[in-house]
Amino acid sequence: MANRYQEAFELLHSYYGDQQWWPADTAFEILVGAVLTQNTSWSNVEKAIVNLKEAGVLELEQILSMDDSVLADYIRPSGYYNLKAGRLKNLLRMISDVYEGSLELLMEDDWRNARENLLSVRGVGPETADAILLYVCEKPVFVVDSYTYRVFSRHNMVEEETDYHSIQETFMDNLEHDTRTLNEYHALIVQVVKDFCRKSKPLCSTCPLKDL
DNA sequence: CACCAGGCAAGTA
DNA sequence: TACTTGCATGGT
Repeated sequence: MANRYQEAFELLHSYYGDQQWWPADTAFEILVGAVLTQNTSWSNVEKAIVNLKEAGVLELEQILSMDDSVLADYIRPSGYYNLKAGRLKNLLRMISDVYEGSLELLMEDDWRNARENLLSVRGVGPETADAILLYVCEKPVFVVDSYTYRVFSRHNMVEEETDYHSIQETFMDNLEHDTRTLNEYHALIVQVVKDFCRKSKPLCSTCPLKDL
């Protein structure tokens, strides 16, 4: 095995098998979910998405033309609903203005350019932008989240004092830039944290990464 | 009851 | 620049 970052991937993949995220039916649903899941459990996000689906408004034009207060009401279960109603519309407005409202055009754009456009949206930070690039646009980008830090700082594989970009660089420097693998890796990290590395469950004698 | 969840931006000094 | 605070629902 070439390095510990690849080794961790193999351990997780052997343990869990393929995940192949994101859990959603359409690209637009992934996009919406990426905003709604900010600091929020996925189960709450699902309820919000179901609300939008059942109302038949899970579409760019529909959401953009909706009052913030109406949108907030649909997405209430995902928490921070007033904040996220604004953030979601900011994102969709950018896609409307810059990409003619077309996710296809967003996907076809050079990903570095798309990343800049995503980060220019108020309410879209590095994790949300990278999640969209990886899971909507299928670009080879490693998504860092608080779980990544929690797991890999325990194994001394990222610095205690660090930032998003440094963690991302560490992984990108040590992994193949392959979309399928990076998709899988992020999904596996989320899964292993849920099972073995919750804050309330500090140590992990049965964790698949115990010998890493 | 307290704590946590697949962040981000604004405010403070 | 470095640290703190607000945003909020639903599950454990």
